[in-house]
Amino acid sequence: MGGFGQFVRARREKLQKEDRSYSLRQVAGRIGVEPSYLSKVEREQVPPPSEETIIRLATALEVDSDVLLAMAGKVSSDLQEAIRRRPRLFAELIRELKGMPDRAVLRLVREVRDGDW
Amino acid sequence: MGGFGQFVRARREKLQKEDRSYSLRQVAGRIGVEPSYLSKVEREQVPPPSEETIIRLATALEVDSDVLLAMAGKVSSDLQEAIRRRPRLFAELIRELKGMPDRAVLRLVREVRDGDW
DNA sequence: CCAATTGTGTACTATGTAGTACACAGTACG
DNA sequence: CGTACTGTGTACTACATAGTACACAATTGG
Repeated sequence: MGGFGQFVRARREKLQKEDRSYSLRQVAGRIGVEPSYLSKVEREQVPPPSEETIIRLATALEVDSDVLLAMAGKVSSDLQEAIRRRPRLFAELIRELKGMPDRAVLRLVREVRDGDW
Repeated sequence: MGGFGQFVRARREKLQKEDRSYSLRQVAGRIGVEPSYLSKVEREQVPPPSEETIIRLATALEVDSDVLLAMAGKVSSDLQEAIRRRPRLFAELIRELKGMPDRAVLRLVREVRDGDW
């Protein structure tokens, strides 16, 4: 389902069609890992990389890093830290929201962002 | 700062004063770990236990498991899963809230909980 | 054609995680 | 008093994480 590796490969190959510098080797070089490793990651022969590597990969492929982390089964450490600082508050909020539809959460996000509440 | 081990020891010793069954050995027995391990955990000679063990410990010591997990530098996996399912939405919400005072977050929690929004 | 580049296979490694197993010395109390 | 329980020290283990290093065959492009 998740398909972290498949997603990365598809995204990279899409970019590669327009720009030859998106070869596996060159992307690996930019994000600072060995080509053989990125190859295995894309074919899901190994689990997804560390958070840091995923973020560099997201940047290189111009995708949202929170989304890519989620595909890898991870949550950004800065979000985790925010929760850890006020565990009861955030735990209750998130558990309350997790049963609600997207549009309800979105409305809340907007309310908070616009500050008109 | 964190003091996960110190907190656990303090909490256990407090309970132990009123109830001798809160000895390190007996608590270790109840949560299913070796006494020597719990001893090391309390003295912070080893990192905090796994999420599962922390939750059993929280139950045994009657403390909030989200709080105890937070002290261990962790976030409950069910919260993480909720975030992973809608990464953009939750990421934005949490990042927005992390700069706000407790009372603002609390107000939001209440609004959502009471459903009068 | 051949030189460079591409993706991949195999082998190996260092560090972290999450404990167990057991012996030991001190203390408590019936 | 001794026995049963207390906390702790030492040694060891299995598995996961997060990669590196290097050789190889296939493909591509000037």
